[in-house]
Amino acid sequence: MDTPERSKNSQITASIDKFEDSPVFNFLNNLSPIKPVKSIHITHTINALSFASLPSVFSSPHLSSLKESRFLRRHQLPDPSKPEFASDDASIVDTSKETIGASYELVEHRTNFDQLNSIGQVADEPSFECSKLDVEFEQNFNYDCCSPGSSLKPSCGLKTKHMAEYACTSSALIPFAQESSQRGLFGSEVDLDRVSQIDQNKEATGCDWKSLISDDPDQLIFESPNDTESFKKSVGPGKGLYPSISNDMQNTYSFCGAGSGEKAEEEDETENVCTQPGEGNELKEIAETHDIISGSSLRIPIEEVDNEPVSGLYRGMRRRCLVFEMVGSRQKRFEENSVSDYSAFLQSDGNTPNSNDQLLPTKTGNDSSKCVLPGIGLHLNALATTPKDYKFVKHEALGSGRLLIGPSPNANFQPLSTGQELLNNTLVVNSEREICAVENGVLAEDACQASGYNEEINQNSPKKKRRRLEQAGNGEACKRCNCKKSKCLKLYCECFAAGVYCVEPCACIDCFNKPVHEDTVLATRKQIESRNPLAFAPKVIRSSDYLSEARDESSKTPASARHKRGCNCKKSGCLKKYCECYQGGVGCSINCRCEGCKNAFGRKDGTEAEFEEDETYTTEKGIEKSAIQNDLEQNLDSVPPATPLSLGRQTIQHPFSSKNKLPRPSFPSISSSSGLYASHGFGKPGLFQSSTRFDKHLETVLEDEMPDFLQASSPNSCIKTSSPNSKRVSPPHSVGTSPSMRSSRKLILQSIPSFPSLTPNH
DNA sequence: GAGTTTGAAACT
DNA sequence: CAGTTTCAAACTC
Repeated sequence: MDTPERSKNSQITASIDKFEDSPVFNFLNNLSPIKPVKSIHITHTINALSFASLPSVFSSPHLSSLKESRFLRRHQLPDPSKPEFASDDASIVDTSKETIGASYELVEHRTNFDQLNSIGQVADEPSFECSKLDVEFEQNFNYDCCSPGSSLKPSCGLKTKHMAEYACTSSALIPFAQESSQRGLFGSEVDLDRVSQIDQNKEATGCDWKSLISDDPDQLIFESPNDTESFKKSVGPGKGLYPSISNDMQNTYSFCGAGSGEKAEEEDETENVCTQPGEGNELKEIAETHDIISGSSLRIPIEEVDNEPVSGLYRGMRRRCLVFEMVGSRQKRFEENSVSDYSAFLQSDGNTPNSNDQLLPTKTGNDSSKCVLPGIGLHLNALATTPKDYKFVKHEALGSGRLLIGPSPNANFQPLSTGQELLNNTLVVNSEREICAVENGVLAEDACQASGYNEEINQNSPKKKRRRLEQAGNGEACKRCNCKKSKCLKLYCECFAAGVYCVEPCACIDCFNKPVHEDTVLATRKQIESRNPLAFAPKVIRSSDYLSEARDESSKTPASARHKRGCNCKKSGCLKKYCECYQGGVGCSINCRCEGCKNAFGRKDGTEAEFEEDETYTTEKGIEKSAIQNDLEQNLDSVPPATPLSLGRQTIQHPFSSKNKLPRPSFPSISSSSGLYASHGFGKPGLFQSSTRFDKHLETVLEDEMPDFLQASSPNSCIKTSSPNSKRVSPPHSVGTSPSMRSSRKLILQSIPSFPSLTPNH
């Protein structure tokens, strides 16, 4: 190792010397004396890869984050947005890059870092480089394939496909680069596609490495799909965005238009500038192309770059991180007023490794900063208030993956709408409203309002409300509260419980659950959480055990879901919505203290309640029930179930035997912060039948991953989990601990599959 | 739309 | 932890 490294360093140094004459180089040199260190960094980075000591969970993100953090620190001194910033690192690989727009710089930076070994070295040693580059790619490829546990999931297919492409392109990579340089990298979409493919391949490689490091093949899968999608979108948005897909995608998409235009310009500049003679041109161009691509896809406002974790090693990861970070940045911008915790967190991210973790897709409310509850999950309401932001919000919400990030509170996908946590950051998907918003890529609220909810908005009539709820059940509407005495600051209020602000459609009186009263809301929330950390956690949980069973049995076992605390029904027989279990579409469990349980989704005694027609409920609400079943079926059938709500429904659909029942969680005792999910409205799954895949995915993951003890975990923890980058996100409430970490890991893994499915469609 | 029922949340 | 009260949703008429 040492020997090769040394040689590398010497090579790098030599290349640097070549550029010493360059004014830019001088400038850079003046800025950072560390120049020589760079090589060290690289080496270090490589070594870092070998550090498997870290828990697999954190391994990938964590490592990258650490690396990135270091990396960034050096550069942070200078204004990141400035070219110098990028050039600093870039100088090693390619000074010409400096000419490229600042927006690219980060990307380049990363690229250099990532491909330090490959491209960067190549620059210095072209002949060697090419072969080496190919070799590396192949190796990566191999790794990917060979990666342990390479239980190839659906996504794998995708990945494999790309890899195959890579195989083809890898050899042609250099030539292509040259070609592109001659014509202008982005002269044609075709080229772009090719480039994107290459890029993807590279990313895949990176992912592979990561997987190797982390031993987590799933992650690889997960990433690759994203990358692929993002690339595709960047290249040319084809059809509709994946509704469930993360914000990243959407963001990318939105930026694509401008991005392409910019690309052209930049290309021109690049050509003009990229005059660096010599060996590295080809490589440089490749790298540039790569950068450009990623840049275009990510192409987020430079400001966001600050937050970017810059990861270094693997672009795929980075890209996602970037996207998420973008979200975070936006949130910052938009939500300056939002909870200080999050803000602080986000801001800190830029400098810290955590930045990646910040995936906070959750804080979707950004656009309407006011609308978003800091501690509570995504507040789609906020989004709803600002129609223009819908798209943006939706992205964020989805991203959470953040996922979710969703979404969620202490941490989860801020991970999912869960508690103050990340939850907030995380996919707030859980909240019914959120769910509504996501459906079919159209914000539910939007739909609601558009569909005439406005008419009813100020009407307090319970029926109307009910009607709304029913619609919500269909995914057409969002839930609204009707509080009169609680001021919407108690869990009685569905909105508050879901971690969202009340909106116009609410018929509440003296409502304090509004952005205007953010402080009050937060304070109240904290108070409630202090009493019961799980207060805002999802009420319906699905255990991994159940999940696995479900998979085994045809992957239909929604039954795995159970109400966290169980119901306490005395008269309803758990056949009406008074029963939270029933409402959530899950069977009763040993946790329930209900009497005369007849829950159609599963009785307390373990009797599987099949949807028997004789059920009282059935008789009374046969329609309703059937609707629920249908929903469940749809959810099940439709791709990977991700939404929290959907989960519940799924469960509903196939009531499972009591044996699956979750052990009663001592939720009060559990210290974990409220899960984002809970705050996100996960608690009322039954209402929202339609949810985005992404949501489903997140939810599923959370549930699956969450051990019983974790189930109690706060939403925040969930959020963390959900967001790939969010691993390091420190939950605002600090409740989440190791458990959350675990959950996060699982989320990532499981979430992976969903993405692939999406990608193929395109 | 008004009133009742119900059970979770909150309080003691 | 148990009992009681409060509350708002769910439900009925």
